[in-house]
Amino acid sequence: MADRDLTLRVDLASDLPVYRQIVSALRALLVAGDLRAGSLLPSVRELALDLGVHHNTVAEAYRILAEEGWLDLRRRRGALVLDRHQPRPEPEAREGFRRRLGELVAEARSRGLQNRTLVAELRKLAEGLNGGGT
Amino acid sequence: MADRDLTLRVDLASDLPVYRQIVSALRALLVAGDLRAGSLLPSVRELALDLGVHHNTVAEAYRILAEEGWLDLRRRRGALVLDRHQPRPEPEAREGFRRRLGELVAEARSRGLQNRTLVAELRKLAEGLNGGGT
DNA sequence: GCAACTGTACACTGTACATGTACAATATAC
DNA sequence: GTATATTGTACATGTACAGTGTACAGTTGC
Repeated sequence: MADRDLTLRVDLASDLPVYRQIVSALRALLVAGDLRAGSLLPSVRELALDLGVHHNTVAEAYRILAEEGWLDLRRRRGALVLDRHQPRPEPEAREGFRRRLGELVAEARSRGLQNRTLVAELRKLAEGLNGGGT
Repeated sequence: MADRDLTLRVDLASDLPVYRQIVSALRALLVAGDLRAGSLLPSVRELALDLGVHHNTVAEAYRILAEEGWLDLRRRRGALVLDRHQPRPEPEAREGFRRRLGELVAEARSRGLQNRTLVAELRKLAEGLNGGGT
């Protein structure tokens, strides 16, 4: 049994694989602190049933997060959230982020979103991060 | 022959398919206005040789951008950049952008990038967009 | 020890990516 | 006008990956 109910959604029609969507969504919660160290995630079967996918798909997502140091997986107990030390960033990490950010914005503009909308979202997120420390 | 030399790079080791990397990179140039209407992109074989991939891979990328309305493809003439009308954004576009933006930041933080670094990048991009009109 | 529940391993199927190859269309040279 | 070169396109193929079905292994609680 998990400590809390997660509100995750996956898009089966998306071009991104489901297990990667799960990883992204969970990591966002972990980074934001919505999932604190000591919490237990739902079991692979529980979450799989909730999302409508196979439990091995969820297990793959858990395994990736465990490799990244976010989770500790053990049979019968479940997925425990760890307090993860911040790794040293790679040299190219920043420019890689900048490039992907630019591409994300380009795609959004290509979908018709206005510049001022994007600017508002970017600034709002920046504000939120700024108050979050580190 | 193309009007200009493109500076694109693809990462064959990436988990993202090459044709999608090409789409993202070209779309970023198109949205930014670095590729103006009336320009001719390099031929599929030219660009493929430059990137070290098969010309059909580049063709697939061109085809996607053509479907989005960015390019007009014709045999023997090449890929012509169109002046694309801004489509009406879908209702979920904004929250979809917000979610993906959040996940991108989460992944960056997970890689060790500091909050202030991310804030700086977000604000810099917002500044750039703000001056760009629309 | 038994039972129930956990994550894990592995074979299997469908699908997507990238390619090799051949073809169709068209601008250019003559 | 015709030949030719160069363009984008169509399609079959090899390969790898995503997702699933099924069975197994480990751990907790009785």
